Amino acid sequence: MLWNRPGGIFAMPSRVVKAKSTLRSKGDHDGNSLRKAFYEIRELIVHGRLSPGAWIVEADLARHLSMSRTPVRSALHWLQREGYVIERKNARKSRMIVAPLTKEDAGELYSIIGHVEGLAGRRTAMLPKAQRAEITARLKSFNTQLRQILTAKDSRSAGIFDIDRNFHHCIIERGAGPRLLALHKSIEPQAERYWRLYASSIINDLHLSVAEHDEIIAAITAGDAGRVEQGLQANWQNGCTRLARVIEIFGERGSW
Amino acid sequence: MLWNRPGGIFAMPSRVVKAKSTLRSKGDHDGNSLRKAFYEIRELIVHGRLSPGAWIVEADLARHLSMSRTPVRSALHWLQREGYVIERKNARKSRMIVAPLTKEDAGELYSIIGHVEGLAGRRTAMLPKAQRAEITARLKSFNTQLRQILTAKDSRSAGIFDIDRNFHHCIIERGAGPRLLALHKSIEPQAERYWRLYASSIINDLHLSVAEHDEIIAAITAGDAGRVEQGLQANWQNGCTRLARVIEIFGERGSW
DNA sequence: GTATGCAAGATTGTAGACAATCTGTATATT
DNA sequence: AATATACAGATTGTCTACAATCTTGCATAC
Repeated sequence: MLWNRPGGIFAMPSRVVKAKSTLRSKGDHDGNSLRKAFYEIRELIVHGRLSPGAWIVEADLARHLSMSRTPVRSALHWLQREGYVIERKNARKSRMIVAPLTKEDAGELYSIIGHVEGLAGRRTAMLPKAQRAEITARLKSFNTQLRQILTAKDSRSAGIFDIDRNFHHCIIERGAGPRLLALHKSIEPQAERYWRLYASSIINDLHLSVAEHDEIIAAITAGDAGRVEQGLQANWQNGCTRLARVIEIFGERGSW
Repeated sequence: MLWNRPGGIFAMPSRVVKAKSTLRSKGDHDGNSLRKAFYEIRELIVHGRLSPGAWIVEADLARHLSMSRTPVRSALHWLQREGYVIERKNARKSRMIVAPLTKEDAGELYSIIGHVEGLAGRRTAMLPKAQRAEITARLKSFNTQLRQILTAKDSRSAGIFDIDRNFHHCIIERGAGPRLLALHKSIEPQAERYWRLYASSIINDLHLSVAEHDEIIAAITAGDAGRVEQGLQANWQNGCTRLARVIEIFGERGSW
């Protein structure tokens, strides 16, 4: 199907939106493979399907995602830049491996995200009262859900991650500008990775986190920026402490 | 599906380093074009050679850097991810433009970097006294240099940026872990971009910044973490205010 | 048995080709 | 002349090829 080559004698109904039936000769060009690759690989990492420390081979991933190496490669560079993947340099070439999970890294990561959220939360606390009320209503709902799981001893913990994430997102989204939001979006999944892979830490101490959430909600209601910031930082700080204990027991992963 | 290769590390049988004389048939493969592209393009942006709002064409940059589009493209994705470049989406395709400079963005950016440095500075303040002394010695030297430029009315302001950057780096490098350091390295040049492109704001109010630096040095000497954090945040916050005035006068760039 | 060196396979980094899409302009139609 | 249409150039997104390099396994020598 020659579109515009010098001898374009092919009278094509010009602007007609091509039906999806168009035969694509190469790949599945939805014009967005890179993004797809990025999110899919990130999910593989966050969910532990790609183990910490595992050695990444571009071609394998490309096959898995049914696309060529090019977008996969770019996606890996993003992931590297954001810390999901690290580079084992060897002179010229680089080997990519899934970033290991270490106690030290967790400490730094949690500290950073605590401050990022704190900064956003500070601004959330300064919103007009009406908006804050709307937010706290949602937050309370999330926290209630967590409590239910808690009392039900519902071992189907899959939902916990999502609920907690929603709780935090709900606060961040309002207070953060585009930059801070982007930053949060790039960091948060890495904290989530620790969560998921050391799930037991969260499950057992969930009630503590829920209580901390209550404090945060109260602070937002009061419109006390400093207290909100403190609350969020504390929530992460404590989460880190709890996590550290579990890492101590089960060992770090992917670092040898 | 085998995701994990048993990653074993074996002592490398000391292999002979190949002579560099190898003939390279294609391009200049130093195995690292991507990095080169990233840093060069970033510098073009930070220094204003690529104007805010300017429309980026991959092929042009590739020609300029004498390499193919592939590494340039990846580099642009990094830059996009970090906010130097933004994407004007149009259905499938995306146009990349150099991120514009706006007062709002500057506000958020400076706020973020202030907090990032504050977090790192907090840890720097908690280092043993001997190390802190070494650091403050250097810091004082930088600040002295700034004062000299100030009194000399030396219009050769080129050095100012570097000296100030060194001042801050000197603090951050010690306190920050690898993650925070990487974050800082990715954000700081963007603040520097505002600096350079609205240079007049800095030059005129340099004495204020220098005074703030003194306070930071004193705080580090005292080992007062909170005060260091405050000082750094204030330095950026005030810088932002000064910058905002200049932007108000000269207008935003690249946003229409 | 251990160390050294070579060869084959695996993997990465870059280039270049091609397809798909967008945009502007010249042309036709009224 | 104003508007719609078609074409050509420009640009992006993806793929494939190929060279450089690294790893691994094996054969050989000590």
